[in-house]
This record gives sequence, structure tokens and C-alpha cells, in this order.
Amino acid sequence: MADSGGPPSGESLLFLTDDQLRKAIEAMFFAYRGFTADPDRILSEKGYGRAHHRAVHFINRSPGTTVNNLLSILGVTKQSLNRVLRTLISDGLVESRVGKQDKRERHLFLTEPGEVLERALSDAQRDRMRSAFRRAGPDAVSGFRQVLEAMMDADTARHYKRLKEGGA
Amino acid sequence: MADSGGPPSGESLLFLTDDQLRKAIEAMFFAYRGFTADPDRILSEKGYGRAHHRAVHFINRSPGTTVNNLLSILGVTKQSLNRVLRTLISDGLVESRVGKQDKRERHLFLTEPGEVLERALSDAQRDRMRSAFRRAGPDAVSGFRQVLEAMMDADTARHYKRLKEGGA
DNA sequence: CTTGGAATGTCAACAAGGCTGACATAATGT
DNA sequence: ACATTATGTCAGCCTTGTTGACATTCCAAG
Repeated sequence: MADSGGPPSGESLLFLTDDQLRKAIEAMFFAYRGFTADPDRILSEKGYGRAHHRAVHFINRSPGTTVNNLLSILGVTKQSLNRVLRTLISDGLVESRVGKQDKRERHLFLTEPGEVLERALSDAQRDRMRSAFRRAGPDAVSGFRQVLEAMMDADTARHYKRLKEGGA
Repeated sequence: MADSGGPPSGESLLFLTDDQLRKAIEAMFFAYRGFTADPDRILSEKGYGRAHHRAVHFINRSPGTTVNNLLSILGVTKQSLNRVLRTLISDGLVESRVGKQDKRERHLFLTEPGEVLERALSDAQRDRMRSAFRRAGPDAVSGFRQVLEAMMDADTARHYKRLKEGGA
């Protein structure tokens, strides 16, 4: 079950059959569903969606970040993000402060209740990730991360690495 | 870069900090975007979306599958799936044949043009997966799959394994 | 200093693709 | 005969993506 079913694995040039790749593609699809399932449940109880989760996650991650910065991380249009931010702000989960240097900018922060929601979401998601890591074993973990990093777009990987180092 | 940054990895109980888990969560988010980016481009040129991709993928995977079966794999409502199938059928990419044993069932098949689209989509996605595997190295590949499998919901994993074995 | 762009953020309207609910039809099973 | 199953369809709602139009703020060139 660890090995995909046969010949490969020694050399530096992998013997990757279309069939193995197809299994990996399906695994990615099904796993992502599991990955989002727990937060989705919590969110839908409160009338929010994945877009809210993403905003809350990255605001928590980089408090004081600007709308523009969040935009480039999330890869959506500012109008799309704005709708989400508007509800989060009016619900009192996010605070938006006008920039001191540049008054065009808005700096975003989680409020106390915002942090509570963020905690609930990330706890649920971390629990699943932790349990997956435990079941897969220590060696699997680094392989997992390496493949994921290699799968990102170049631009995306830049964001990822900036976050990765900033938060260490 | 291979190692996540420190202490862990020998024992059976992993030393998983919240910080490491958070990085893995972000990696999953960013990687999934890369994973869908290439097919998304192809699809949007033809006026389709991810929902069409999923249908085409699993019909190709299990030709003659029924609507009900597809439903349980995709985890959406029949109304949702039906909207997608309707366009694929009327565009001549999918054929729906009444069942011989049970005439209530519709068995789904890709037409010639349907297979062409499927090939384009899966080629693009496989190319990215293959390149990610190559860059990550042989040892990473099995770890990747193990973690993904451990991340799925139990029900989902059933579908996944049935497909995995059926297609080997 | 003024003025024209560039950057930033907001509002409005539309589309895709989820969802629920209600209902029709046909075939099956009891 | 009747209940159940498999499928399809209509209507309406929600989230979340899109584009277009517009206000505000900043900055730099004249």
C-alpha cells in the first residue's frame, strides 16, 4: 500500500506510469475534500463560506496586512474579497484601520470574536492534518510537503515561502 | 528545504508543532490551486468549469457508470450534476444510454470528442503531477500518497480505493 | 500649486455551480 | 395494486467568482 504497485523507486529518474499519476490526481481531489470538510461544517453553522475562512486565516497570519496584499495571496479580485471583508467587518470579526502613512490603504486585524472563530477553524483543520500525519508516519510528512511545494505555480510558491519563513 | 525546520522525525510519535501543521495547511491550499490551474485554463476556453471536468474524468474512468454512482463519487446533488451532464450531452461530449437490465438507469460514456477533451485535461494535469514528483524525488512520492489517503473521510476513502484497485 | 494619472477600495450587476423542495415518469419489486 | 427506486426537471436561494463604474487618496510632472 505504501508502494504504488510495482517497478519503480530506485533511480533518480522515476518510473511514473499514467496509471500512477491518475491515482495521485484522484487522491488529491478526494483528500482536498476531506481537508476542507471540518471547517466547512463550522462555517456553514455561522453562515460563512470558504472565502471567509481564507480571509480570516491570512489576516490572523499577518495582522495589519492590507487589502491589496491579501488580494495577491488569495488570487481573487478585490471586489470578491471586499464582499467577504464587508460581512466580516459588519459582523465584528475583522477590524479595518485606515493606513497612517498611506490613507488609501486599509489595515486588517481580527477582533476578539474573530480570533475565536479563527481558532475553531484552524483547530479543526490542524486536528485532521495531525491525524493524517500520524497515520502516515514521519517519513511521509516531508515527502508530502515536498510534492505540494513542487506542485505550486511559481508566483504562488513565492507567497508560500514568504509566509513560511515569516512565521517560523 | 526537505526537512521542515528542526527537531522531529525519528520516533513513532511525531513532534508536530502547530507551526508545522499550519505550514502544511497552507501548502495544501496553495498546491491545490496549482493542481487545478492548467485544466481550468483549458476548460474556460471552451466555456466549461471544474464541475464538467470532474464529470468527464470519472466517466472516462468508469465508462458506463450510472448517474447515481457518479453522484455518490462526486458528492453533489443530482440537480447539480444533472445541469452539468445536460450541457455535456447536448454538446455531444457525453452519451447517455438507457440500461439494458434496469431501464431506469442511464449509463454514461464519453463520445469521441469527449475523449479528446478528457485527454487534453488529464494530460495537462498529469504533466504537472509528473513534474512535481520528479522534483520531489522518489521517496517523496509514496509519502505524499500516504498522507493524502489518511486525510480523506472514511466514505470518500472507500470510493478512492475502489477506483484505485479497479484501475490497476 | 495644480492637475493628471496611478493605487486603493467600494458598490452594483451578472454567471457558475453548489443547495433544497416539489413533482413527473418509468421501471422494479413485493 | 402499490411502494420504492432511478432519473430528470423546474423554481428559487446562496456563495463566490467575474467586470464595470466610481470615489478617494497619493504622487509626480508641469
